[in-house]
Amino acid sequence: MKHLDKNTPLCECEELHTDIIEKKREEMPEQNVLYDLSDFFKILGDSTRVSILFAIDGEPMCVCDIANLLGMTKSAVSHQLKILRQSDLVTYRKSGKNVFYTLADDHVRDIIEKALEHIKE
Amino acid sequence: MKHLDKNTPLCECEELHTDIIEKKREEMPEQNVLYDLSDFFKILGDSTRVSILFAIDGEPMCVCDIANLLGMTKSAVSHQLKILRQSDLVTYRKSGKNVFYTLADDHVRDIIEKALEHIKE
DNA sequence: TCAACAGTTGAACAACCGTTCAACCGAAAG
DNA sequence: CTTTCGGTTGAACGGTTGTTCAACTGTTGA
Repeated sequence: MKHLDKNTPLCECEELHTDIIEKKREEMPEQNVLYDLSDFFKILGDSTRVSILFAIDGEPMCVCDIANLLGMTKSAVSHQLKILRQSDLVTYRKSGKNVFYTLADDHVRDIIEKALEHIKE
Repeated sequence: MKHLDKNTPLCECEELHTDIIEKKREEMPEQNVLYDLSDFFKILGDSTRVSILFAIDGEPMCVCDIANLLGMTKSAVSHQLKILRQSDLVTYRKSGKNVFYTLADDHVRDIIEKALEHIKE
């Protein structure tokens, strides 16, 4: 959603239900909450990242193993792991030359589980 | 995630934990499930669409009112509503010249609620 | 000390996506 | 019938994003 500035063109409709609009406006979350929320879903909106999250659920995996499991290059996987790290969705532990990744907490697993239920409606 | 064909370059690592990889491969969901899942999150990964979902939660709203509430053009809102329609996340009811939209079911609300909890960790 | 290897990173490129703009559709009012 | 207006649609543009490629870091083992 574009930033709202004074030049943003508004809907030109005339018969507005202004009472409903005002009521809804009070109930709406803050702008930054809406941004945080969509940013969070944006992270999960990529099949590579979702696949990685499933892979490292439970037993941790190193980058190389993830890459082989998904049939991708280390580089591509590492780039996505960086995004998951920055979103605090994964944690990692270094062991020699390897880096083992795993889920940061259970919240994400719950959300994905709920979404899975929704898909199989 | 790119489609896996015979030319997809694999990770060139040598010391693989093949036992772990095989175990994980069995536990992983089907490819199309992973795609459906990420496609679903992709829909929610846009602040305009999330805002619309909040707006039409509870009391239905017509396109014009949504546009005014969000400070956007009818066209932009309508384009996003089309995507939400195609994903069966919203339903609509025509009334004269207006079209009133509302949430299709409660699943989405639940998922968004869980995500909100996660963000406010 | 140095070669080998797991992993990271930045730039570049292509594909994707959201808004804008203009044209269009259809219901209601005159 | 014609006009008006809420809503939809397709093309186009600009910004975003995921993968590739090549270079680099740091740890291990010889």
